[in-house]
Amino acid sequence: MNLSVDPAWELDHQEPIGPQLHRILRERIVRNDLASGSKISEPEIAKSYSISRQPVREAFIKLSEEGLISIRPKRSTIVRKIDPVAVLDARFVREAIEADIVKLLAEKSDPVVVKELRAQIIEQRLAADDNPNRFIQLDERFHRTLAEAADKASAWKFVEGLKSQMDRVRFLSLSQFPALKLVEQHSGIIDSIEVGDVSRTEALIRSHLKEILTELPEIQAANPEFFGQTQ
Amino acid sequence: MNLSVDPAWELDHQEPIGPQLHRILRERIVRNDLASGSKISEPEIAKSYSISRQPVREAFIKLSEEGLISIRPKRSTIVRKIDPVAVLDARFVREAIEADIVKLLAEKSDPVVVKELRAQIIEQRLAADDNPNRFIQLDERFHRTLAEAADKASAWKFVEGLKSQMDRVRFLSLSQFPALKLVEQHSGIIDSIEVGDVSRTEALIRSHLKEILTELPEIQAANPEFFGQTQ
DNA sequence: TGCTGCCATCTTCCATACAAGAATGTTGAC
DNA sequence: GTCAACATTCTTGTATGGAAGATGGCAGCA
Repeated sequence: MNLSVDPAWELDHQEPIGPQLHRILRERIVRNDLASGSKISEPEIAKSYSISRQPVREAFIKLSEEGLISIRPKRSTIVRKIDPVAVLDARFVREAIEADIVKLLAEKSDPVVVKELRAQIIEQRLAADDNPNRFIQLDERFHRTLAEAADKASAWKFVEGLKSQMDRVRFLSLSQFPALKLVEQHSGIIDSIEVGDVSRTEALIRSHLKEILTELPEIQAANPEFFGQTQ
Repeated sequence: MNLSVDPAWELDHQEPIGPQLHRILRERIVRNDLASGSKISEPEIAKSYSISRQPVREAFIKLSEEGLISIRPKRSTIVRKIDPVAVLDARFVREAIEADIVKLLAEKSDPVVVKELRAQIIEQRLAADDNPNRFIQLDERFHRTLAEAADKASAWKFVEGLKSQMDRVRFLSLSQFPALKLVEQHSGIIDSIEVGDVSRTEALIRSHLKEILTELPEIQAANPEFFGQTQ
């Protein structure tokens, strides 16, 4: 099984550092490379990347707004433990947004879109068996494609911030990842879009995005040390 | 008619300055006090508030993520003109979120919540006639109360960011504000929640949040100088 | 042994200085 | 008069220094 990551975890000093660092640190937190509950500090991160504290601070602020870290002024900054309530709240908003997105797609079914999505399904099947990291990439791409096809790329920006909370949970149980089941659900959504069944499409995506509701308690029970209460 | 504002547009130096300034500048942009399309700069704002560039920069970054300003590195920062597409996209996401919120409320109708909302309606009626600024405050409070009553205060944080795009439009036509119509719609939503009619409640809030669709073209036609294309 | 008060250290937040690119105005040549 | 090249100025991005508060360890005392 391939569990390797293919991070662009290096900084490109030609590009603005703050946003890059934000993306990198978010990825490290989601993948539990920065341990849940651990303490981090501006000078420490700055030193490790050989940059100043300034862009680190900007990245911290963004991570804080995403709910991934908790900045306690004059005290310290810690990687927040996964808060089940926050995960469920993020999931709730995500479901609302994506439900309306696929409704748009089903209302005016586009063969070109359907074809593109079907092509992605093939790739997903290939990765589902033995490459969960790859599958998670493809999963993100699939959902982003849905948004872009509905001409709602801007809405995806919001979902992206919400997803990080859910992804943290997913990365705790990569090996038991129910990728095949998710692929079949994706496929069903495409079928439903193709025939233009709006209410069925909505029901399917809502059900799809509720999968984590059953996984969450199990994953939390198996990894209690990464979870915590609202801080 | 009372068009005055009651801003807390002063800085409290005991509290963190960056977030305060973010809120203040957002308010000034939404109310068109910082003119659509005008150029602003970090040192200029810093000087006017007698603070350093640092917290100004942090506020700018947040405003940029909300789509209210456009930071062009090494060039300048401008207050974005109102982009109708961005307004409609924000509206779309907001409708999706709030629709699911009121569905929760209708599913388990709570007399205490209904009573609180009804009390707010009375205040709204009082303000509707002659105090649009006050009404806008009450409108925000009403929608926030819906979210909090559904135990989805976290979702409101997202709506708050989306609302600013829509509010910019509203503040361009304060005098023609259809406050009374909106109050009646609010009232209808409460009635529907009270009797637990989920699908009707959803339909009503979606219709309510579509009001701006008819207003937008008129307001844009009347104030073309404040509008622009996607930048 | 246990508790209290002080001090060194560490943290974020704010201020200031420096760097580099872009825009603008001026100056010179043609 | 027109155009081009240069220098000045203005902008944001980054680095660094200082301030205030919170924490934790240690010494001193009962």
